[in-house]
Amino acid sequence: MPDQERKATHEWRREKVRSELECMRQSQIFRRLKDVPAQRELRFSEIQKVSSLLEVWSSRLLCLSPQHVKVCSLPKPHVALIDAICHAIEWPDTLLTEQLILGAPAVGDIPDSGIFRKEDVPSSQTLESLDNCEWNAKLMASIEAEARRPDKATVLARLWEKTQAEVEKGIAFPIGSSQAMNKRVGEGAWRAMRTFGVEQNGKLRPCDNAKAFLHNACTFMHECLTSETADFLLRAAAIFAGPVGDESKFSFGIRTEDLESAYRRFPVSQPHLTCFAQWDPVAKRVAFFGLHGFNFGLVAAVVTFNRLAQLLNRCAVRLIPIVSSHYFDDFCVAEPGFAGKSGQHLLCHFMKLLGFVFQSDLVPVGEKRKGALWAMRNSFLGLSFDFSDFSDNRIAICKASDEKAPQIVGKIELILSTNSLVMPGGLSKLIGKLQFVLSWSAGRYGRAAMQPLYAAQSLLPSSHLSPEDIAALQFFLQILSRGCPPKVFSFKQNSGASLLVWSDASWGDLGENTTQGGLGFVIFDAEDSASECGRGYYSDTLSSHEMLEAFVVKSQYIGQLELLAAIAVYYSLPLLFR
DNA sequence: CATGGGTCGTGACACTTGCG
DNA sequence: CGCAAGTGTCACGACCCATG
Repeated sequence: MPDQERKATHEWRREKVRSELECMRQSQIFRRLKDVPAQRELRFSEIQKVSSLLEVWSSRLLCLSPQHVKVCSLPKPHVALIDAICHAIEWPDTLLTEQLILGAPAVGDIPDSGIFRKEDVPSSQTLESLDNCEWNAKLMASIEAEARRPDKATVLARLWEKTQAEVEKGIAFPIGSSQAMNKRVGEGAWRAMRTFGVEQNGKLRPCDNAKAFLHNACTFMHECLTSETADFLLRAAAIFAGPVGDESKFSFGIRTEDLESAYRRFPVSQPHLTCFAQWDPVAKRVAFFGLHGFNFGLVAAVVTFNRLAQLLNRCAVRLIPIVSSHYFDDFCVAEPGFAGKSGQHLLCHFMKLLGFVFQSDLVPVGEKRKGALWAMRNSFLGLSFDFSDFSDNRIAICKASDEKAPQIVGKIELILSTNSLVMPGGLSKLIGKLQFVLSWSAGRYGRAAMQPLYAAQSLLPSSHLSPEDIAALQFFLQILSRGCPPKVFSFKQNSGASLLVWSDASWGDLGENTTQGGLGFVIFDAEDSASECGRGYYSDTLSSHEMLEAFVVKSQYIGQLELLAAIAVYYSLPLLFR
């Protein structure tokens, strides 16, 4: 047998064995994944057994809670189970269980939980240095002053309504006047905040002003929040697409769950510092309220709540196990069709076991839930994801929610019709919206056309549109009138032949009053079909004078030439990049 | 009110280059 | 060698987005 032929045969066999092994591995993984729902049910029933054994301990531990925590109407956390899980998974946040029983600090030194990035944000004030009586008098005066303003009447009425709803739910409790506060905790021993409203998507969200009343200035944080990003869904899809391979068909879907009144769920240890005051439009006086949990507006609330959410999510991921993540109180399960339903289902029941009930209806194990369990199209963090072509083609489509497009189109039309960039909300608002809709979700689509808008921002107050402004705005108008531009992600394993590219430029003086720019690039194609060890491409050239004349006039051209060299790669070998 | 992420422009500073 | 101009890097602040 000639040498060449023998080599080829050997190569063919090796290839064959490799692909057989791959097939076997994939089918194994696939079969094991299909077993997931049954295995999960098994593990969950074990957790349930442990849970009921520990119930007696939880009620004993919760007897130790201070009064303000005891009277809260939210379901009580199963602290003994939580503690057992923390030990089992070696959770670093060792204070968590204790704080769920006794309350966590809302102001002052907030100990490092070890969950988030370590970073000190020192306090600028101390609680001891503040005269609470003086500040509470100020608080009364400012609320009374606001109540005299007729333009504030509707907001104050809406805020009052919101607080009443919280009182009815049993997560805030009325205290009454400032005299009642003094009687309750002692004069000068409490420090309240003033409630104000923030308009958010047409809804009014009550916040307590922890900045103005120095609660936040007195807070020392030792860690910095790290939260989930929208690409979680894509990473989750990739986890399954990789080992399962391109051939097996399986669908992929998402379901989100909300934990209601998030911050209020974590009890505080200093209820005398978390009370808030607002105008009572019915009785026409200042009214004080107490809280079991955290206020919106406290620095400490963010990290403290997220510590809890982080544990709830991570223990479900590790013990059941499921693929899920969370953004504050928004939990998101992202799994294949053959496993996703059980993941979703068990997350709800696991949370209920731990004492945290999701907003959606909860139905006993084994029974069918109302509505869609799990969907191939869903949104997370303001972006919509479509996995409906995942099974056939391993594709996911991501874009900003389509409701956003008409809103931006309207703004652009207004600018074009008035020929003016000066408008209500400002140009920066339009730029911000465009940035979100084009950059983050659509992979920096139309980035170049944003330049005139950035330039116009610092050019104000100019009331006329330049030809570039008009061209850019018309471009965005055309794009967005068809909805927000989508970005397509492919999860195919064997389509990712990669190329290595280097490009560079030079700029120098040749003497005799002439300067010259040079461009060059090298490309390496590791998976070139015709050669065994890959193929390299090389090119270099001097830039033409016509090209240099087209550049922006500067004393050095290196920056522009480097950019040109990068572009030249694509124009020189377009077929290679297909 | 708070957290995180992003973009841009600004100013301070360091380094490189051209010139005398 | 010093000076001036250009360029790059970094921190910062403004604004936007998401969320509570």
